[in-house]
Amino acid sequence: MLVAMTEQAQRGRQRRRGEELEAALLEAAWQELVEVGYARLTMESVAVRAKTGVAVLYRRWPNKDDLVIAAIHYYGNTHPVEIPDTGSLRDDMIALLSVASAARVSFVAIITAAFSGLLSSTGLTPAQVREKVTADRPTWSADIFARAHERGEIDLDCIPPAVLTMPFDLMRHDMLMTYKPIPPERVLTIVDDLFMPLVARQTARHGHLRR
Amino acid sequence: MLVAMTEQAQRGRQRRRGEELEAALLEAAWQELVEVGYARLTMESVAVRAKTGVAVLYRRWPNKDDLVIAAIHYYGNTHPVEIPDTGSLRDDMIALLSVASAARVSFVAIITAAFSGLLSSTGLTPAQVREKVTADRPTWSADIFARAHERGEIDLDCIPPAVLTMPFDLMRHDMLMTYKPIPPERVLTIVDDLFMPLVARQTARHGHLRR
DNA sequence: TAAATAAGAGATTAATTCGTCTCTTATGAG
DNA sequence: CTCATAAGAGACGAATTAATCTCTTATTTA
Repeated sequence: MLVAMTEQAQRGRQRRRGEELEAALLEAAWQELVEVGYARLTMESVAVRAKTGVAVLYRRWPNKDDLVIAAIHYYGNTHPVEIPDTGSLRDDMIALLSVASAARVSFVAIITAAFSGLLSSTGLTPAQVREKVTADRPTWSADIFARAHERGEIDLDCIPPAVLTMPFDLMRHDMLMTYKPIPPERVLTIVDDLFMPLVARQTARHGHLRR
Repeated sequence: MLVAMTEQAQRGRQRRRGEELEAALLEAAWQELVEVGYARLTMESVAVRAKTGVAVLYRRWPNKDDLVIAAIHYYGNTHPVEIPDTGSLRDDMIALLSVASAARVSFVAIITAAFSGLLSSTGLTPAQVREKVTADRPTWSADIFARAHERGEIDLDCIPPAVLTMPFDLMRHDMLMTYKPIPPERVLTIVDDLFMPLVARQTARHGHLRR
């Protein structure tokens, strides 16, 4: 079938075809999206980067928006974030924030696209877009917290939900503001100065006390 | 002088001039920015909204980017956020976050602009744009923290800087993700579940301990 | 009142870019 | 080997828009 020849772009071939070509196109679109952003990404810039012509793009996707959406999807499916399991909550969080920050520049790309008018027609907010894209995937942090709970490191019943999402909220914030992965020092600050003090303090008050 | 006539756009006048006109132009640009976003804001759409021609815009700002930056600046200066002084840190924070969230949809507009191409033409990141626009203004929270320190409520020397910026980082994050002001419950969560526990815990460890 | 200034209106130019279309030729299927 | 398919390359039209320029006329100032 198709798969017969796609494994290796063996030399001798001058033209890519099928899945191999499509992957190259989506990869090029993704790179453009990350490097120059949705607004300055053009069909031709993608074609040039993929070393082909715009017609090849239009044969697959009817317009720029669909190409970008496909590229985001492609990246999400081919670059899964693996959840660390170091044995301690602190190290798990440091590892997860680091790897997620490095790998998930995708989030910035999505938001860039969203803000630039990609979804002005749908009327979705970035949060809704994020939900849509990450709907199928399980939450990264859920496993880590569950394990920490089982180890007795934390008591999930006593920790307000906002505490658990805070590190990732801050990560997204920083990435949006700087366009870059979070530096290691910042990860340590988030974990050691903000997160751990809030989850470690199990004694005393029983979470959620409002008023 | 100029001010002599600008107070009231008294009827009889058919053409606006000077400060009155400039304010109308910046107001129009701001409205466009908020309603349709940077990408879909055109010089003509601003001119039409201001009931004038594009030449009037170009007489004042050399290009679209400068107009948008001026509009953001204008909004910031004409809609100042007043810093609350309730007598307690907790209530000050709740009040400040509430009023800032309600008033500062501007931030979203800034980021929208930044993501949609403002930064590609200027080469700035959203954080840098934000710095540029808020450079002259003092930090909202500085006064509040200083007063709380003087009252003995907190010890600024023992609190990591990240703790002090965290509530506002989260506010920005939420506004970016939802396009809306932060709901009151979320403000209470940020203050009571995240911020206060971190600043109140003055005893024990002496902040900043890394490693 | 007379002259300088700039508003209002809009035509125009130049550049960008989306999307379509054509043509040649490498490639895979039978 | 032969043929249908689609890659590669690029020309092209249409639409948008930033930015300039022209001209008339209201308004201010001296």
